[in-house]
Amino acid sequence: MVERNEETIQATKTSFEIVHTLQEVGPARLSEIAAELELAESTTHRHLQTLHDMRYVSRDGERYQLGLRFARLGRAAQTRDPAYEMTQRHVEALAEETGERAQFVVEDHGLGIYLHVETGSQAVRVGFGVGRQIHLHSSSAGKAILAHYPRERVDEILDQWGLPAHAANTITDREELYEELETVRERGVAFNREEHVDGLNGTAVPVKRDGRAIGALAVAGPSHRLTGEWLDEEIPNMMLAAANELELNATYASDAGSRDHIVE
Amino acid sequence: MVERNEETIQATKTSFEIVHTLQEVGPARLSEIAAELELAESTTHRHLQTLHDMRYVSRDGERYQLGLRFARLGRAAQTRDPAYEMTQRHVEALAEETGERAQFVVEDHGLGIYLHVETGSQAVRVGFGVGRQIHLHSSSAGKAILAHYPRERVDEILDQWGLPAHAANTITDREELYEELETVRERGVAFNREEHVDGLNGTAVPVKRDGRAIGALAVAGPSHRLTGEWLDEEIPNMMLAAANELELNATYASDAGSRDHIVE
DNA sequence: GTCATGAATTCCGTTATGCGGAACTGATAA
DNA sequence: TTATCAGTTCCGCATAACGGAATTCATGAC
Repeated sequence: MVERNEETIQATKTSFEIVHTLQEVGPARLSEIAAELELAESTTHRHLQTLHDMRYVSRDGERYQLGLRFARLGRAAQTRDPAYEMTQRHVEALAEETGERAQFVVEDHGLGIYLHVETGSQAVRVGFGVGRQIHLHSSSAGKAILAHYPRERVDEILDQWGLPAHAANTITDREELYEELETVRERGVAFNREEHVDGLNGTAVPVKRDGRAIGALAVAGPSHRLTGEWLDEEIPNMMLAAANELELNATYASDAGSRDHIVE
Repeated sequence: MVERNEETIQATKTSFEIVHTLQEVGPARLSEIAAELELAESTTHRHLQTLHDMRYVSRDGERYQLGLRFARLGRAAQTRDPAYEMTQRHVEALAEETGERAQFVVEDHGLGIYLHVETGSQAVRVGFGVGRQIHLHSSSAGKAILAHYPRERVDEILDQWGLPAHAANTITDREELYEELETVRERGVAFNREEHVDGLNGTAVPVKRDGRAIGALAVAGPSHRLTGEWLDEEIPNMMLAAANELELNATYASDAGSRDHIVE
């Protein structure tokens, strides 16, 4: 009689949906959030009060917004693997040497997440794009990662997210992608020729540990600038050197770091 | 009969406690988390499943860990006010000029949160300390902020967090702190002489907007190096110049930024 | 091969608890 | 004064979150 469908907790989902709404729209009033999510105001109030009590949400008069406690959580996620931290200086160096945007991307839940982003020019604001999520099939970093995953895992990911077209050249056919990944595996380098955004090219190499890709280093820029030998050879060589150095530090030494009076 | 005590949601609290546990201990098994929080394994399982479904938790075989979705949330929190972003280059410049650790700290829920941290020497790993939470009464940045808050708000914060001693010189007396804040307000500069950690000095200036402190710029370092004119005059002058420049940009222009194919 | 162990997952009855509607409060303005 | 609007509190109900028990699954000992 009673449908025992999903084994998940509704209240938790609702709370995170509220958090997500705050992430999307910025400071908002209770009534706006309730309307947005089609919840009763009393319910919304209870969730916001709970989140506020735990310091995951702040309020300024009538407006609620994300609590800065998420900054800590975000850092913890970003450094959950010591190897993630070691890539930062390589990303900086790549941005410096190429003058283009350099990135370090890892896979989580079948999506690519930008963990480090640096731009060659100083004009662009720092840290912009960190945490951003992209599909793996349409980016050089994503293809570099997928190329070194077992086929079953690749299929799982494609089943989950599909192969939506983002630009004219996006690979939207599964077989075609398999072939592309084969090529990437052979060359050790992935390219993105206007597959993600029209007018934007990119190239990436995997960073491996124990034979498994833990992420990818990538460089992206306007297709008129990223072309020829520069795109095909020179940039990949810089990235390969960086990836190689990272992989040699096989131990990826981790240190706990000192902690003084931290409030939890 | 039925006690209607706290108007908060238990399930949400439990879910966030699990997230917090993962932040603290890193990758963990279900049974470890259940034991740590004294929850039934079936309950823990349901929460983890829910969090995993929403991509806020990842699992690698038998171990659960924070999902990288928190990286995005953390960035969103860190940039919830456009003014927060504009301080980064000043923090970098201060670290460069002083050769010491420079920080930008804001208040949330009565605590100080480090939003930007840069060190003069390149040896130290980047971003370390971002998101960290400290008591306001025992740091130069905290005192710079409190000095420009109305008395009632200061009392609220002290009621909530007390004045715990962290080092030999920590101010633990309310009246004494009031006087100190008065001095800070007059001078426009706050000092921390081994009040937070023995052997560590610091100095800070508030960054104000519409007369209200939105945060503080701070420089900290070993007490033997941070002393005399250097600590009392020169560093504060650099910080004041930076704060002044920030405050002149009263508009704090915000731009939405382009978004390409972002997966939510 | 069987049996023991330990962890994760599923099942299930109970009842606490999360829910929305309604009532109430408080601020602002007409 | 009354009207309006947002936020908060109250309250009864039915659901869904809970923990204990049973089951599955993997691993290792003998």
